Amino acid sequence: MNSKIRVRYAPSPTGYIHIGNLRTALYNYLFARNTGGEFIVRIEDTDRTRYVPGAVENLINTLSWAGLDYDEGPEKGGAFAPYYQSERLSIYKEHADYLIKNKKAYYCFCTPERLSQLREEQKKINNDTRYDKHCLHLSEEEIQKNLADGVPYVIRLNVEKGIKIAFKDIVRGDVEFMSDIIDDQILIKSDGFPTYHLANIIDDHLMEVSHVIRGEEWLPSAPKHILLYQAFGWEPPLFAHLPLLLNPDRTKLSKRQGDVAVEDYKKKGYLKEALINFIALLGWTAGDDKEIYNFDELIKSFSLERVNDSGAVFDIEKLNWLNEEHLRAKPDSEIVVMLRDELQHTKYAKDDYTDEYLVNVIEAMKPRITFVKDIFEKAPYFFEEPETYEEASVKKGWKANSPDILKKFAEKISAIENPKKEDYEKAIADTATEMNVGKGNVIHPLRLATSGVSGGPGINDICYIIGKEKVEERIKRIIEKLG
RNA sequence: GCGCCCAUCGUCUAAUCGGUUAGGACAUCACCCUUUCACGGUGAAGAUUACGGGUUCGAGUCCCGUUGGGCGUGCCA
Repeated sequence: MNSKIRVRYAPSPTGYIHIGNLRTALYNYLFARNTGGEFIVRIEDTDRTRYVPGAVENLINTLSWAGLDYDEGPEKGGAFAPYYQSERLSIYKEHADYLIKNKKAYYCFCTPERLSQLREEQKKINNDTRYDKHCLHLSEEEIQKNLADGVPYVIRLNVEKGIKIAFKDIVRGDVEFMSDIIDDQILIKSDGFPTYHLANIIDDHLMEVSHVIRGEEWLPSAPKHILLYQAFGWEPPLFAHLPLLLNPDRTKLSKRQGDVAVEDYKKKGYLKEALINFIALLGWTAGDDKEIYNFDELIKSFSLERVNDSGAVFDIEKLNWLNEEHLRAKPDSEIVVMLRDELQHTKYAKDDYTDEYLVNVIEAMKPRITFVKDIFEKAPYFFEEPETYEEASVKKGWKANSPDILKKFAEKISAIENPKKEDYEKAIADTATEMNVGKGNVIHPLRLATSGVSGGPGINDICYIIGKEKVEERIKRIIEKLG
């Protein structure tokens, strides 16, 4: 084992980043940063049939959005370049040849047809579908002839039976497999590309990866990898198999039951702070009662030893709560930028608002929203006159004397230049006294007039934010409409 | 089928070397605050620690079994 801690995130460029994949990347990242180790990114693009153009760019963008900067990897390079497996083909070939020479692997000329037929037959017997080592027994002459004739071939690992493969997983403890259940894994495909199994162990070894931190779905192939390390005479890295992220029905998190792409959450308006905080806690805990973490705190407290070993259901409600918490913790200056961006996607895009105005709106709405964009939905009255008045509130709060009360209120504020919040408050109180009614008889109609709804920020805040002219206008308008 | 992994409130989880009224958070409900809605505060409800044995003075914690669930079983990763 290397003394230096080096971990890698090794995604396949098949499209979007799955949220579970982001968590794997995050744990690798946190572990590296916590221990002063190195975090590398390697692109596992050995399946040409699944390659999606633009996927790598998307991947890099998502990592960068999430704040997971890497020390070595695509675009950036590093001492162990290249970091695209498709550019390391000769390395894999060379190593596969070494295994052949040492009888650890062998050529297999079986056609896909024969293989599927074999599998069918085995299935009928006991579902144990394993290659029958047919080509292991080919003579040297036959092999050379096939090779010379250009017969398509793959290279398989020769797995001996009756061997116990044991290793210590950092999150799961001792794990044991018998080699009998392990197939003669294909190492090199007929197109000359390596399979994941071969490429990943060669690269991990060559890139001096010390800890392999990956999803639990890899646990069943771990013994294959150990066998490969042994075949090469290499010491395997340490393994940590992370618990899976689950749907509400406890199956592996999938697209059918909600959003799984990081991109989707970003689009919906989730803050990276909230998403990172949330997935960090899905399968890991520091052991105390702390729930809200910023990035640096996560780095400081993270440890692989405290990773949980059972799957975790992705609970959107808790994510929403964290988003609210992180939003409230965010400086207004940053939220303004986000709000302006969201503004572009609304019908108010062409309107002009000062930063000061938007900050006032944000201050008023911050405790009432989950996403920045909720502001437009929950408080459109900061951007346009109310079109209609909430029926239930009209029934409850709009009385016969409401027009007179609002007129009186309008008179009072018209006399004040640039009224402050306190001025509105006083005007409300004075109006109530003079009209000989409770303050509620002023507040509720006024709220209806200015916002059209019964909920929202304090009435003084609403009036102050939209300004005297708009308050007067809206009073006039509601009297016209409701009489 | 076979192999491996897993099992504490609905959900995420805590509980040194076995000794707690099994703790916290989200969600839910109630009250307080606010003449609104939220935020916030207080509190409630919610877990015979999947089940059954065993070891022990004592088990959520250790052992065995059962059940349930998940993952894997590709010339995918």
